[in-house]
Amino acid sequence: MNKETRTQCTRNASRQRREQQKEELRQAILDAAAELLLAHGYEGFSLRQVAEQIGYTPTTIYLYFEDKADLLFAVVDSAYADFSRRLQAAYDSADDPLQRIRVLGRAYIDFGLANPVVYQLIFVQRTDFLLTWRQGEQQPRASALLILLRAVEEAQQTGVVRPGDVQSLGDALWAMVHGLVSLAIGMPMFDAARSRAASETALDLMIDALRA
Amino acid sequence: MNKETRTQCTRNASRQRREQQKEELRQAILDAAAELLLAHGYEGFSLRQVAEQIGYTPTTIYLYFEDKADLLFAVVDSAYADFSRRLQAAYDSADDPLQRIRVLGRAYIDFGLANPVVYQLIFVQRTDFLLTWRQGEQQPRASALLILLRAVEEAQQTGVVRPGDVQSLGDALWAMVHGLVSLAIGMPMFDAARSRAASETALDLMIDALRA
DNA sequence: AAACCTAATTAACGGTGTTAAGTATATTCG
DNA sequence: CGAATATACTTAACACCGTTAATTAGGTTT
Repeated sequence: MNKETRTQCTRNASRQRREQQKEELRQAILDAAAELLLAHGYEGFSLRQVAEQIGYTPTTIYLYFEDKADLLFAVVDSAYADFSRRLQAAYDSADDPLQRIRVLGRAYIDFGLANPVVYQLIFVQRTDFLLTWRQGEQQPRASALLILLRAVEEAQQTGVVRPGDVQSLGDALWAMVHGLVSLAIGMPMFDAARSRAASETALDLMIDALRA
Repeated sequence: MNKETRTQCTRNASRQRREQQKEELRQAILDAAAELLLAHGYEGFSLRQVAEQIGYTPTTIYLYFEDKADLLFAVVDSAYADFSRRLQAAYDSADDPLQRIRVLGRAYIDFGLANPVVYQLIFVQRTDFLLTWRQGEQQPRASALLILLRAVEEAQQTGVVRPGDVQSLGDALWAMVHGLVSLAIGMPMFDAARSRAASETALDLMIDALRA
């Protein structure tokens, strides 16, 4: 091993180490941001608090994220992937087309109730996130909801669901579950029991109504 | 007419004039606030802009309203009264219990689509306003929604609506219309045509599902 | 050892809601 | 009529916020 290759190696190693440290700080920012977002909600979330939490100046965050929106987008990224995965799992879990719609709706509602802050952020306060996408992603995040449409369409084709404009039927289904989650999350008078009862009733009504 | 009564009169007159001026400025603040709220939305609404609009310092507003929330509450007060009135009118406009529910839902949706900023403020961003009430009001604003419950309950008693927990059925109905308005208002991909189509479909589904 | 690059900082700008202290005007009283 | 007082409004300030430009400190490369 000659001199040149050795210096080459150490150079690579040091660069790698630096990049890893950078990645670690980026992750630390993400973790702190996620924690503070959950703790204080969207309205009470501030970059300065994130900076203080990790022991850096606020401006440092701008070396790792474009701006506040970019950081928030990254924070809810994993949560959104989880949401998408759960919908897919629900879709796969049922064979009966009508039951599949019900399970999908239930999965949607369950996610919203289990992750109120993230749900509110994505589907209420920053709906622009749904149509935004990063480099490396081909589809906007809203495309995860296409699975609802597909379930309705397939159920319609097998004849178990009433005919009609698929988009409108899908929108109605989306409105139903979104409305349920929004009320349950946002309205102080909706406690867990009332939310659960309303969800059950609403899903029953929806499935009954869709039936051909 | 002796001296004392005359001074008494002028005193009262001047006080009345002062109070009227005060009332006028209060109204000017309200008007400016309403205009700016509609123009910039809840997030972009600021007391300093209101102050500049009426040609006063921001602190002056605090002589007429407790704080920002108090001003906003007052701003949407008339809009909420209008909302309440429209629901009542819809209720009164139909005789058939099932049709009454449909008309109520339509009135709810129409109000939301016609007043997106106000709807968003009351039912999304500041849901605490629904449970807050001023002196002189016996009921919180959310009580206007009890008319939905009543319509469901009466339709149920006449046998045209399926049996079941009234509150849950009412909540499901509320969730449906609230979800529709929320999506139509908040989601960029919902244009007027799509919102209208989804509303029609959803109302059809809802009425069908409620039917005994 | 000097030059360079990079990560982080400091300082600042313009904005927000809100409070305390001060001022000027109009009203009341002796 | 002049002095005291009450009222309406302003000024100044505090503590935040997101964001940008200029600057410093430290490690890497030459």
